[in-house]
Amino acid sequence: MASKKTDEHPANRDRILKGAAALYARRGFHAVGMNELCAALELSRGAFYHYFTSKDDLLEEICRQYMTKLLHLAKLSKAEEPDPALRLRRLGSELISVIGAHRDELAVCFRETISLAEDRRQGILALHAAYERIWKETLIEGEKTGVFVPYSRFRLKALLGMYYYSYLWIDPTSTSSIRQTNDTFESILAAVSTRP
Amino acid sequence: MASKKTDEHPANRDRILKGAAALYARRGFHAVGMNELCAALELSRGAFYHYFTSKDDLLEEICRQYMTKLLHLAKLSKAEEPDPALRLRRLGSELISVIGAHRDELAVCFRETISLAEDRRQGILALHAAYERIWKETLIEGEKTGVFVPYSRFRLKALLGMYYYSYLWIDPTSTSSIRQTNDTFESILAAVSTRP
DNA sequence: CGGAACCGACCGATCGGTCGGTCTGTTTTT
DNA sequence: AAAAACAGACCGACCGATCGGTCGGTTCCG
Repeated sequence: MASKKTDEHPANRDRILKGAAALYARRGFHAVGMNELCAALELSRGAFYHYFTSKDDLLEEICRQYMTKLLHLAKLSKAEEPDPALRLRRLGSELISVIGAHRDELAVCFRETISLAEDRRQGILALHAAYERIWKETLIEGEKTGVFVPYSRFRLKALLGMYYYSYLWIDPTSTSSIRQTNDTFESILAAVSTRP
Repeated sequence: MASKKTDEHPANRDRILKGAAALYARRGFHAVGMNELCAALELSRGAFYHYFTSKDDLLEEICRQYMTKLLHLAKLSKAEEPDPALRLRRLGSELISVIGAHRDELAVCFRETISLAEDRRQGILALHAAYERIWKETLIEGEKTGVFVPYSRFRLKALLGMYYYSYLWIDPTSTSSIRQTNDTFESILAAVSTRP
């Protein structure tokens, strides 16, 4: 009796998104066929295509949903946190937090964007670029206010790589693992970007 | 007249390895079918299967060849460089150098190991683990001799992620890009691992 | 001649996707 | 209130295309 509209209508769609992300993260997008996907989710082929127009559509939605989430959080940080050093820390801890809560989906974002058809891919890459631009602007702002070392594209990529790679080894079920990762990364952030 | 055995016999095989790595790096292993691969290399299906027993065999050989190369270099560093700080720098610069010279192959190693059949995958993962163990032992040695900060698995993964991610943005045609990447990473290595 | 290199038509399996149809629950008409 | 009309959720047999892989045959060279 606990509702029909809010409990079941979007629930099945979200269930597919989540289950597909788990499968794709573990075995790769192209390696998981529709038969396997539907079987794992106890879904008929028809039921799947009732919710999504194509396999690519499903992948795009996973990527778009989480890249949008990341970008949204970054924009919020930019709007709310004027201090570059604090904002950088916030960008990092939010990224780790999303990876901790949705590792599979982020794995798909980071690893399977390449599997999207050209036009769909461009849209996701644009979101990704916008996200990284906020990191970049933060480093440049910090340089201008004198708290950060001069900006370098190489240093930015080094920091991003450190965060991005974590989806491959972090344990999302351990809050202490996530916390320690964040603490370690924060200290590296400071050691690398703060002026001596 | 410049030889037949050394110039042509392994040459075509190597040409396939190299061309396939380029294609797989750009579009993903499962996305490139045998028809496309053979067409791009101006090869008949039959000619390909004269050199490799299967598509998986080709992928495994790319991964094995370069993970072995990486591991070999790391073992050499370990044997030849007793000082942990210098050895760490050497491990890093060798990794960047290999990525600079064989970006596509390393991209396949890092991104497509997941596409291998289970048994083949295990072998590659073992090589990868052995490689990372040398980094780990170097950090631990440095801690024991007092030059490095106490060992932390999170810090190790942070450093490796920084290096691994570089295949996605580095420009292998620019020697100055490779040099600057290496310089930047070296300074981060020092800032993060050296005792204050 | 023997054998490595190579060719390309062909194979069964599987791919992503479609489509006619069923079932259930709600809304409208009488 | 009963009947008719409708709409969304879901089913699974089926489609053409393409997948990775095979094989009998040909070419070429030592």
